[in-house]
Amino acid sequence: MDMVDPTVPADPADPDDAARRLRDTAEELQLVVSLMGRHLRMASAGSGVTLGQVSVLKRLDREGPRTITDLARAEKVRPQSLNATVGALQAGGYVERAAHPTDGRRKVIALTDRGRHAVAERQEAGRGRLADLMARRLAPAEQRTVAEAVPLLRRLAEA
Amino acid sequence: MDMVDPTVPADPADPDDAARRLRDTAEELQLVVSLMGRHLRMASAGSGVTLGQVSVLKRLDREGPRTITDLARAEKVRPQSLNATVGALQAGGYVERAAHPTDGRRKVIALTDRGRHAVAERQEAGRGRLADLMARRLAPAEQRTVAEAVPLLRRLAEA
DNA sequence: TATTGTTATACTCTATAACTATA
DNA sequence: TATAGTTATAGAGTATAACAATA
Repeated sequence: MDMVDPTVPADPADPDDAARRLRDTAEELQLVVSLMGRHLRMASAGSGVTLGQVSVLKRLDREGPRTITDLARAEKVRPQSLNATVGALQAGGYVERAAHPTDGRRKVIALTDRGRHAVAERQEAGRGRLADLMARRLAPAEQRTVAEAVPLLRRLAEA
Repeated sequence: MDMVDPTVPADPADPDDAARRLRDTAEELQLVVSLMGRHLRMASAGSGVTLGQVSVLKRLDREGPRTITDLARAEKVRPQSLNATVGALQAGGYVERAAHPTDGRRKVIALTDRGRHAVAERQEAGRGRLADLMARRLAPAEQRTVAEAVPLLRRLAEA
């Protein structure tokens, strides 16, 4: 099988080792994301807004009103899927659709006062559970490592 | 609104600041996990096995045969949900159910040769896309940060 | 013609509820 | 009674296909 003896420690300077470690990290990262996603979905179930919806609300808060197509591209879903998300948010009174000033095909999605309030409130509450978990289960240095990694993960997720 | 002036830089020693940063990290981590999950699901669609299924296969490979209830607990899903996952894996020929030696209620789920082969193959291939992305979009030091963070994220996901 | 938004429909994953068999 | 597994059913989220309106 041409296996490397696992008792020989990895040489950090060996480019083959580096590539293998990168693949291992990638594989493990995928599984962790999958596991964590199930966790978070369950934890935030029944809170009124799903994570996908929050992601859209925060984006609108950050970037201002956007069209369905823009939002779908940013959120990495199809416009039809995002249309459903926006439909749910609109039904909850968090966003509204308005006509585009110059292009009659487009609709502009914007936060309502209630939507803005929801974003601010969520920011304030910190969505408790995961923050608590980090405080309890990670040492300060580990918390910093995670804090450094998160923007890198976002870069990967948006690529 | 009692807002802190955002132009004043955060004091790393201020415990309130630390708590706020932790909440911000937690909130952002949730959204990134959600976004990344969509990404990965889409990327691995049609590959035959889903991420949740791979997670079970790898666990069986690592820990040996397990019952449905054990697997469900480890994977943070209900036994009924895991039963469906195992059903799909069994239909694909990756696992088999056998009677428990002493407890007639239990069934023991074990990898087939095909299942073991699939795990090894996946290990080998490194599931390309994300590893490529990390290699292209992250500097070596950033790759190390992510590699350090992944086990911490697993700790959070399994808590 | 191409683009934007929408409706209709289906599939995957996970949940709850209810049942059977065994301990 | 309690536990392990299963079946049936429902809901959330996302996909594809098809269509109308507008550029």
